[in-house]
Amino acid sequence: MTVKIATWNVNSIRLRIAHLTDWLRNSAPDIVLLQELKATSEVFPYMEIEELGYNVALFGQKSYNGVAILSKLPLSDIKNGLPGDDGDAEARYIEAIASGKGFALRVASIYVPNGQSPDSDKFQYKLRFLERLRAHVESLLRFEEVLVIGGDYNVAPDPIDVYDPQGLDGTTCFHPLERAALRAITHLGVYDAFRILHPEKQVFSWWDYRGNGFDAGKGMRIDHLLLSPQAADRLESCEIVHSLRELEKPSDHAPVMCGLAL
DNA sequence: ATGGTTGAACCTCAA
Repeated sequence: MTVKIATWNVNSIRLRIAHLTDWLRNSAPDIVLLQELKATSEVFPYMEIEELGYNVALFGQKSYNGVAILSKLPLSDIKNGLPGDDGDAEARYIEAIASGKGFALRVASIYVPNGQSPDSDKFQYKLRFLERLRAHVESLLRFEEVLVIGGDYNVAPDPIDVYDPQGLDGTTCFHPLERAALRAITHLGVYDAFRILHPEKQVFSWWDYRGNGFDAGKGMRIDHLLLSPQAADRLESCEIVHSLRELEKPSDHAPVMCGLAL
C-alpha cells in the first residue's frame, strides 16, 4: 500500500482547525506531522481530529511551539523532546512508531527554532538545536528503519529554495552556518523527499505574512521531509500543497506531502 | 523598503 505522510506548520491549531479537517477529509493523509500548535493538551481540538479516524500524539506548550503526530495507523513508542539538553523546555520534537499490516515506520515531527537574527542568542540556540538533531539522526539511522523526520526546519538548503539567493544570503533561514548545519544532517544519509523527485524545481513552502510575500512570490522552501535510505527507496511522490496557503486566514506555511510504497 | 503581518497573551514577544 501507499502510505501518505505530510508535514505542516499550522501556526495555531485552534485557528487552523477548519483548514486542517477539510484537508484531512479531502486528501486523507495517513500520517500528519504538525508544528506550531500554540496549544496545550487542555485546549487541543482532539475531538475534531479523532472523529476523522486519527490517533494523536501531542507534545503541547502554551502560546508558542507545540508539535504533534496524527496517524490513522496505531502509534507506539512515543517520545517527547529532542535528546541532548535536559534544560530545553520548548516543545519542538515528538517521535513515534506507526504500525501497519506487515510494516512499521518511525516518524518524527520537528520544529527547528527560527533563530530571529544571526547576531542573537536565539540563533545560537538554533545552531545548537540543529547539532542535537544531527546527533539524534545519527543514532536513529543505526536502526536501519523506514524513518521520516518531517517538519519546519527553518532552513532553506540551496539557492533554488529562496526567492532572492543573493539578497537573502546571510539572513535568517538562509545563513551559511544554518545551511552547513542542515548539510551535516543530510550528509549522514537522510534524503530530502521533495528534492529527490524534483531536482530542478523551485517550489516554496513558506511565505512571510509581512509585505504580502505570498502574492509577491517571495517565499522559501524551509519545510522538509527527510527520509532514511529505507524510506527513500520506497518514495513514490512528494508535493507541496500550495492550495492551503491560498485560503482565507491561512497559515504562513503550506504542507509538504509524500507517498511511500510500504 | 531597517518596513511590513499574524497569533497568543499581555499591555509585548516570537515568528
